[in-house]
Amino acid sequence: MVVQKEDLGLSLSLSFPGNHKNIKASNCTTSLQLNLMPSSASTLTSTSPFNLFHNSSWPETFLSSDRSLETCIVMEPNPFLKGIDVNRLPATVDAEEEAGTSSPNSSISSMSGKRSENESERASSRGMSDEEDGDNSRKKLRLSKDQSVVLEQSFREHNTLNPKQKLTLARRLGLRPRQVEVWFQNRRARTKLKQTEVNCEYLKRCSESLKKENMRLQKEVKELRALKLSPHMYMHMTPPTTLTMCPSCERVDVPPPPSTTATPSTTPTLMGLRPMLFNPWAVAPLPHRTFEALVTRS
DNA sequence: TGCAGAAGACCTTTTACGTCA
DNA sequence: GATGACGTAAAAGGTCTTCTG
Repeated sequence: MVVQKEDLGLSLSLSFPGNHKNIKASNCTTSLQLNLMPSSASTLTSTSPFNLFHNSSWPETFLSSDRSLETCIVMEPNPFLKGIDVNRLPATVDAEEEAGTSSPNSSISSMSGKRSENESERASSRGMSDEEDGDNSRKKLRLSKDQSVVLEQSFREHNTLNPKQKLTLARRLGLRPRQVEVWFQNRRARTKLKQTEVNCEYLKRCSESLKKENMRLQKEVKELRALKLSPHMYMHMTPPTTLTMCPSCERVDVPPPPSTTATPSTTPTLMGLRPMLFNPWAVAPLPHRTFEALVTRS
């Protein structure tokens, strides 16, 4: 079983100016959050892209039916992992790793004395003194498919790992915790890159739509100005006094065209303008046109 | 209470290796 | 077999947050 790229749930938020570090904790209102869930990939191009703003956040997105994945990891070892292709089986898990910690930050307060130990582990795991390899050259080791599958599953569950989860996963996969950590870092980077590409494409489309809308409105303004400069044209227009106003919404009703059989193409228009859905004299505020409406208009 | 420093987590960028056409 | 493109594991260097004295 191999997880294809198309199967991967992808999601990240694109936040503007602020601090990118705040993304995770963000209830940042300026964040653009899109989901690339496999089954709904087509909806990205569908009518209402702004629905994506309301999509669920990471945890919600990836909390699938196997919400208890981590429990499963601990409780039942996967059969297919028995014959796993371990690139480098860690001889033992470091003592300090065995100690395990809970959450990144809360663990610090409860075990401040372990900092130096953790740091040394971190340093060694960065290859500064990787005695397991013998030499200092970085060995690029491809993860097996099974390992990738498990990592992907775990990533869907949480896109970040606390030390305990990292340890558990590393032990389960026969990898070093540092490798798991790196894999998650790279995975997050890939996800973000992918999402950025999608966002870019989407914003391009928004831009195109807005350009068209802008051009259309400018044309309308031009025509209305021309109309204003030729008062005799008013003679051909329905006087405002004949209009009826809805008492509830205060919108002015536009009388139907003389001929009910007239097709839109034969409907008389003013100076070639397309029929207006609202009366220019109406005092009532224009209906709020959402950005979504603008985008989906064209 | 405010501050400086340490430690850790995470991000972005770069490097280097494995795979494939 | 050599080569270049591509994907990705790993590392480097930076920022930010939290904690401690």
